[in-house]
Amino acid sequence: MPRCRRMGPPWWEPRFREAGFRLTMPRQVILEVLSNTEEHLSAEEIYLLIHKVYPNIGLTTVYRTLDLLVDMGLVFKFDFGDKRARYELSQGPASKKHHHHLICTKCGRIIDYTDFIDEERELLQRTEAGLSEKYNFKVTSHLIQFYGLCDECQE
Amino acid sequence: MPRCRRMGPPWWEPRFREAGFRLTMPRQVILEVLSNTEEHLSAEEIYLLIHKVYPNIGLTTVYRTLDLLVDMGLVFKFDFGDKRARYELSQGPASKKHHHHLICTKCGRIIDYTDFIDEERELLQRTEAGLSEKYNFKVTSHLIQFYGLCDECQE
DNA sequence: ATATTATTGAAAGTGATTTTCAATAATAAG
DNA sequence: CTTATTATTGAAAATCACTTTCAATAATAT
Ligand SMILES: [Mn+2]
Ligand SMILES: [Mn+2]
Ligand SMILES: [Zn+2]
Ligand SMILES: [Zn+2]
Repeated sequence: MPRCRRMGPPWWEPRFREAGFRLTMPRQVILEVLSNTEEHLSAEEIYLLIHKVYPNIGLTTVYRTLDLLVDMGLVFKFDFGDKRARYELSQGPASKKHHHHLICTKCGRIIDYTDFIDEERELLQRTEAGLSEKYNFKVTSHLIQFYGLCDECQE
Repeated sequence: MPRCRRMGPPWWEPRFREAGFRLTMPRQVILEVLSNTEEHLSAEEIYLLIHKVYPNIGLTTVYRTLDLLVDMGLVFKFDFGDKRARYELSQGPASKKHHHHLICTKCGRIIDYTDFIDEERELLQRTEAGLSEKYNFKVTSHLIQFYGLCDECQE
């Protein structure tokens, strides 16, 4: 599965060097999997995907690596209400812009949307400024999710 | 702890009658606890609070009751990133308005804020309408949280 | 009073995630 | 090129919030 369609070194390589972490095979493989999917994979799903090609990489390492990647800011970790955490590259060569999620509460489908992000960003900016002033709370990130029924689940 | 400061029957009583559920002692006690706290309690915290006065109410019942209350719409269930779910009355006699949360990623403090809710509501309305049109996704609820550092945690 | 149904709690089970720890790989030092 | 130092790994065991099971009890209907 981990198909490589670039030629140069991947964008995360310098991040590892700067941080002083070793860019090992399991780490590369996991990043490749995340680069080449549109889905929001769970740790176990990632493990199963890479296990077919690299049967020696353990589930523990997948969990540990994902934690590391989240800490480094390369990956976002989400809770979409099924019991497992789900992961997504925080940036990418293509199409991976800042976006939020629609979550179908019936079938679990996740839809990325980037619409209204601009107006949203403006409101968020004002809100964050106001919160900073009123509560002296320094916002570093936000989470916005919409729950409801997807196209197919409204009978 | 479950102090009662009203005289008439609590607002959730008709909700139980309408739904055909029995308003038993454990359920009343749990609702009282939630009415009289400003915090966002976990199931176990609720259990420990009521256990001092009602040692016969089990943790299982607390979990089950909270599930029921969430299903009935009387209680909101949140994930603030510590591993346990946290609960909050969805409405109340006083001060419990629609609000969102600031989460300090260092100390875990949760701050309710209602500021900017109006402008926010307007944006959400437009966003939901747009999402409905573009993805035919019917929004039923949303989640907005800000993460960052609280007053005391910015050294 | 008796049958029916809802609620409860102790104990056992679940399942995603973590921890432990000894083995191995990568880098630094000599 | 050794050898010491440090980082990374994976199997197995542990954790821990939450769920399930099931027999007992309480509430309501007949
Ligand atoms: Mn996404
Ligand atoms: Mn709140
Ligand atoms: Zn759906
Ligand atoms: Zn803080």
